[in-house]
Amino acid sequence: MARTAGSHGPTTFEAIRQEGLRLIYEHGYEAMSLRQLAAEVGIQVGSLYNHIRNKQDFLFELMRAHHDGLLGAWEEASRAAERDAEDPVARMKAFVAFHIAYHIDRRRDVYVANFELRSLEPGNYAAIVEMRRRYEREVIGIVERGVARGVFAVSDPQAASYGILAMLTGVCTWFHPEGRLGTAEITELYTGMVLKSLAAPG
Amino acid sequence: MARTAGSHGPTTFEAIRQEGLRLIYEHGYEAMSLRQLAAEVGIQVGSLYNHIRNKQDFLFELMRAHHDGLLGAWEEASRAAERDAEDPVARMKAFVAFHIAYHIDRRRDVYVANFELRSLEPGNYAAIVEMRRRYEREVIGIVERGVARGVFAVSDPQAASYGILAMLTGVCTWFHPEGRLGTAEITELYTGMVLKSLAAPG
Amino acid sequence: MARTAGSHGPTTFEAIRQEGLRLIYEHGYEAMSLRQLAAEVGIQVGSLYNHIRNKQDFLFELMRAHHDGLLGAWEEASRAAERDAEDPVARMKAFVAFHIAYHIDRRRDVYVANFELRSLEPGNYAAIVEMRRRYEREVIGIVERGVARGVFAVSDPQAASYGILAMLTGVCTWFHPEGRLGTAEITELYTGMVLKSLAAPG
Amino acid sequence: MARTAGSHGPTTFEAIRQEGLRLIYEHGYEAMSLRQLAAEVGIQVGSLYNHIRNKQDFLFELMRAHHDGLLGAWEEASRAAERDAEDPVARMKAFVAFHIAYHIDRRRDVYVANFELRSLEPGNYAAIVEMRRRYEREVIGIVERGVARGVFAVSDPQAASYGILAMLTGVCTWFHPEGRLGTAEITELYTGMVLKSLAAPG
DNA sequence: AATGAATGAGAATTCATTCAT
DNA sequence: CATGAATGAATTCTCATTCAT
Repeated sequence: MARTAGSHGPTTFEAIRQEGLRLIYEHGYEAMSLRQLAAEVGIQVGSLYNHIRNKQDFLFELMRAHHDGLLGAWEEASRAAERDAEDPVARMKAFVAFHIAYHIDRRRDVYVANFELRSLEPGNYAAIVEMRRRYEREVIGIVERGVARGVFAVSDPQAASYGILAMLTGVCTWFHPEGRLGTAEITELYTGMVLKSLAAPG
Repeated sequence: MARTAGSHGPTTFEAIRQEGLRLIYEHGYEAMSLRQLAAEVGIQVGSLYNHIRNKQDFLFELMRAHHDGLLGAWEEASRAAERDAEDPVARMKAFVAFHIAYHIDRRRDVYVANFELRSLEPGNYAAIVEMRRRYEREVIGIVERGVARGVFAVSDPQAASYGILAMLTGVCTWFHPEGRLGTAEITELYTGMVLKSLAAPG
Repeated sequence: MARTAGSHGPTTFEAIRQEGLRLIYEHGYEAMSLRQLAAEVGIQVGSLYNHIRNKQDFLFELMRAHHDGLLGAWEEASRAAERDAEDPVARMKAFVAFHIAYHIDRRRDVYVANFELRSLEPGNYAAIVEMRRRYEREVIGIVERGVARGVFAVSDPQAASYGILAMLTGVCTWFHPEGRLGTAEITELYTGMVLKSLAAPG
Repeated sequence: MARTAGSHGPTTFEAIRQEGLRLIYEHGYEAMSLRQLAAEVGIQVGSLYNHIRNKQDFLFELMRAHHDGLLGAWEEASRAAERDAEDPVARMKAFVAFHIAYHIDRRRDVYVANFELRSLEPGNYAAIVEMRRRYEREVIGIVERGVARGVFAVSDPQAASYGILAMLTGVCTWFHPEGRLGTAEITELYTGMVLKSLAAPG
């Protein structure tokens, strides 16, 4: 919603960030025009350039910030459960719970960060993909350790991890706050499915 | 001056379809310009309009055709395995194999059909979503029957199905023809994971 | 209205002429596209060129034909009343009646012929303007003779004639077949006004 | 690169208005391209949109402004001659003088406002026609009062008024500043003709 | 004659970006 | 820090016209 006039300071940037996120989420990066964004924020197009370098850089910043936050949050969550470090099942449980909770709360960021990769210029693309890879490595690591210990049984930990991530992240696509299922129910369901899907027989 | 170069006759549309699919896959619908498309096909921009009604309609046709083909192919595949109709495990196996095979062969169509939904105008959007829903209903139906018969155990067949579909469709994102894993390996891995994830204990 | 298919022969041209006239009348020459015209006639654009040389020439032909008909019809009407040749009042009466009748019956032709002059290329423009001038000369001639004989009194026969012509031709703008006034009433009213407006005192 | 040449500030719109008027007058609304207009003004095409909403709206504004000015000017002129309010002959004299003077000075506006009606979209069309009707009502009112008082004698005041207006407005079509007749002569001639054409016998 | 597919130019409009004020 | 006006390139789409079939 537009602010009446002359919004200023750090607030303005935050408004731009939020409206931008929403617009990209709803229409896509290419389809969002800076005029639209400026109008939403309640300033003139030219004024945007006091807060962003340019459109591409704005997108990159959104994505970088998201992945930064994601990696940081997981690091923290994972350190908090340090004593589980050696138990792949416990770690996977923690990961599923973390991933779903974090993603459901930031559905728009997630959508943008995952589906606007192709709108990034090569340099920016590489940087974001690298961050994403680091996050994926976390899951793959858990699966690999599980396999090594004989508690998990999958022929290809990497492909298995991709599948799990797709399943979990997909929640952002269909989750609805007023829907039948809340975060708790979804987490329980998916935790069960993920663990079963990886489980070694016996 | 009339036609001196470029594509010809009914072939032209097929060329447009293929190049269009590729360009949308690579850059996104909004980012693909008809100039680009025409150039790839080797005709003038204006000539495109002898074959498509407009850009939006072109996208819609691509997506409609994809879902049409998908539904038809599954119907056929599912009819071919008629004697499994009563066995949810067998049916799910068949579905996973079908879905992966069909999708891996049409990665670009799939990508476009799934990720350009937001580029559709409301009417077209509704039509495509409805087709997608019909396909999803197939999986949900299998899961529900499995649960009813006690061979599957999940608290919410619909959410479980969404997860499975996300996992399977996600293959399109990372599959590479020259990659480590072929269709057979992926199918085996994911069939196992899916069936285990649904399985009732015991 | 479109004819079903393959309309042919001299009929086709007549259909083009009529639909063209209507479209130009309603939307203007520039605003009428040949695609529209072809669709209205029920043929493809390309086929138009079997009947017209090009768009500009088509307009010119419409206008030339109209003025041709107009001059011919007046010549005939004026010859029919040969014995009035010497009486300016009688001649003007005849002219008003003729002009209104002829124009009301061909409102669209008139509109096009008068208001699309600026759409003509220089050469065509000159030709049409010349035809129009010949027609105007007829009125001016009547007024001049009337002034010479003392039955009319206006300071400038040419300007007076332009005024009379504007008044009479203007009928095409507001006349409606189902309107309050019919051709007879209008003719009577305007004949009276024209003769009074020119009349010498006494 | 930002502004390096061309027009500036609030002056720019006035330049657009004038060049636009001229171009529409000379070539017609449909035939005038915004490229042309921008070139005449000395700015880029895109810059036009800092001053107009779109082409159609620009035309509408021109016409609205004209009719606004016309109605306002007549109101004032008619108020100035208040003591004549009761004398239809004096009022008609005043009207003819006003109409000719105002129109001769604004030939282009008049032409555009009267002959581009068909280029207006329905809503805009209705608005302009309504303004025109208000102006016409003024003349019709004078004629009606004259008839009521027995100084004018015409069978249909409305049709008579349309005729008078066509005659007077037609001046814009043939008037030339360097021509044989000046505003004064034309006004005298047409005032005489109009009053005679309406006059009751005796 | 009619068709359908082509051309190349041009239409209105929108875009990201710049910059003097 | 915001504005308003500018740029120049790009957008989708339409146009009159041509011509092999």
